[in-house]
Amino acid sequence: MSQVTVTLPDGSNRAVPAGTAVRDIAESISPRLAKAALAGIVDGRLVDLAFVLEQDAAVRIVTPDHPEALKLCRHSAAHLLAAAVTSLFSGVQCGIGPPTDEGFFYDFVVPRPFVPEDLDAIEAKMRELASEDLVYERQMWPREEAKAFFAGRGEPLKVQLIDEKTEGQHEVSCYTIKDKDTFIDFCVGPHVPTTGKLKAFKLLTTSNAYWKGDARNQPMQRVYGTAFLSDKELKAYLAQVEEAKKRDHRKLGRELGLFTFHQWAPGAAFWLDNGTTLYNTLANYMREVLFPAGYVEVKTPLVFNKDLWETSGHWSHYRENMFLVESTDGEAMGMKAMNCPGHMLVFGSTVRSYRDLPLRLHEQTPLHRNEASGVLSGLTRVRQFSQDDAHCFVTQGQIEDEVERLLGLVQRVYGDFGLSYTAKLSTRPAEFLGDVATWDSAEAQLKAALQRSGQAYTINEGDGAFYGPKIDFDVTDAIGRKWQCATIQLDYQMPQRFGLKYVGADNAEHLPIVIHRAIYGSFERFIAILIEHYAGAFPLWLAPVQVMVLPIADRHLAYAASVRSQVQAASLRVQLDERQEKIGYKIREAQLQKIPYMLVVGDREIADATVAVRTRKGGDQGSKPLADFVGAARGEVASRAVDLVPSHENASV
RNA sequence: GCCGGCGUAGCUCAGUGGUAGAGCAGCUGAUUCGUAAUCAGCAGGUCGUCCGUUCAACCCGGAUCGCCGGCUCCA
Repeated sequence: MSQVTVTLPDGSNRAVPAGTAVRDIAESISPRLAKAALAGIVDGRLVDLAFVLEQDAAVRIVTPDHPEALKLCRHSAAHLLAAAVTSLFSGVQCGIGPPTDEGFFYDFVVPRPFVPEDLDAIEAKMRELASEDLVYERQMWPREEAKAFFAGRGEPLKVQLIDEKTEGQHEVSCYTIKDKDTFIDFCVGPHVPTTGKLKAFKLLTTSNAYWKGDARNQPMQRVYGTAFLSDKELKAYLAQVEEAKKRDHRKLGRELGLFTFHQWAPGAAFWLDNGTTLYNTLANYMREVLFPAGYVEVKTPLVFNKDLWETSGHWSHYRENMFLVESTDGEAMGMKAMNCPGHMLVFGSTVRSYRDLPLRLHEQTPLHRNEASGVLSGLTRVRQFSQDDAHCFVTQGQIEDEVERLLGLVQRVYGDFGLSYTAKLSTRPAEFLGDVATWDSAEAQLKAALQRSGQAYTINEGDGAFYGPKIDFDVTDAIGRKWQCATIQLDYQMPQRFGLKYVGADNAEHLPIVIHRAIYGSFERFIAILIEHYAGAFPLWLAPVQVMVLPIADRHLAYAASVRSQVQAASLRVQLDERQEKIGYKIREAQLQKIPYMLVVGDREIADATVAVRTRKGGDQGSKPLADFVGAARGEVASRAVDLVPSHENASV
């Protein structure tokens, strides 16, 4: 029998007979390794433990601590799910069942939609199959035979998949889970060796999906689940989900009196007093950032004649997302869904010189988008919102500098909120307007700006808008979730559509380029992110109520009122709790409202002209002169100190 | 928009084919208190809305609105 040489990760070689399985290599290294083994990597390719070595190869054994292991186990869990579903229900067709970032799902065509009780039954069946430690076996089927098999079993979707994915192949790869009813699925694998390796999994939810994600196709039922390599990790994940629930901005928004919704204004928030304070604080902060950076603020109309939207191109491409209204003359009007067309008119309202550029127009007025009812969700997806929008009109040669300035702004703003972020550059898509040379130049300038500012970025090839390349930013919140917020988009088309021009140094007319840019994205969505990021415990500079004065008894009211006035005079947002309640009760309420500072005042404080400072985070800090407190608090506001609630702490109480 | 689930007091939730409850919040009174809930009393809902079945509907059926989870889309 011929021998093959196996090279292990430590560089050592060993000769084994050709036909040796990866599993046997693991066994020969150590029984413990064999027991932990989930798969192998042969010459860089992930394979089953049953994979047979026919030639010299570099072999690595994949154990649970390998980066590929998680995906592998989730993929196998998806198969286990499909096996359970086909065993429990008749007339089921399987679609696809991939691993995802958070777990896995599998789509099925079923006679009736799943209900929550079905999930329990399916999960129980999965546990049963897992406990039987059934083998995942890879089988190579002749292609036509496989197609005939799936066709005969009433699974046309699988036949379609085989047709699309294995054109020109003679054999296709299938996996079985041999139960009393053998489950067979078309799949390239690899998989864990047996179902017994899957211990830490949980089904989460069912939902509707469509074959290939296209609503014109057959509706299917999707079952979501998650799986981990250890119970500990699964528990940690579920705890993380719980933590996210506690931080849910919809819940905190109500509890903290920030905003509310009413069914008569779906997708439009009512900002309550506390929320309005927060909103305004963010709006003014943005002005504070943008004005020194050379921006001017404008306000443009909310309703425009259809001609505006026809000129911008939105009438033909975006009309179904706009709220349309009619004037008394029967004139068709549309509520603005974005500011750019209005800003084009501002630019064109007077003669512009190259000396005026860059011209940076900032606007915070509300926008309306008639979003599909099913997509509305809290503050993250609404029909009325405002952006921290701006359009920078620049010359072709100013792009790089302007983008570099923008990158600096993004860094500064996210830094002030304690948010980390990543950037991605999206380049020319397959369908684009304009000429390639202009695109290349624009992309080169964006890259140069990114490099000059030291901003790390990834490239999304071909993901740019049809009118220009862009840089998008994802922020990561305190519990690790990513949100797309800021964007910087180059646009050559809009200025052209509006016939914009500026007079150059050469006394000739030139076309300006516009940079659409936003840092928050929208106030609504950004506030939602901040609420969840801070778990409702806003840093002092953002807290709607910064200080609560708590008198111990009625006789302390006058002193408390004087404390309040002095704190108020220092431009801090302060309230006085003058209810006839015990101090513990008032403290509890202020604590639940996540108010950063409580000032307790009683006989001792009156005698010493002090306040007893209590922080929401650290409890009683002892007494100090009011002026000392005010000075420190003002300093904390000015520095915009960030005070994050760690994700492992109970965020709600 | 599509699929599924849900809609009972301000909030969190019980509940039954014979016109509804609890806790918290609210109000009133008493209590004047030192760092996360003082006590007592009172009040509060045409059970999302409309239509139907029924002697009788919060409960059954249909429609509609909204919310939630997904799909698609997106700031």
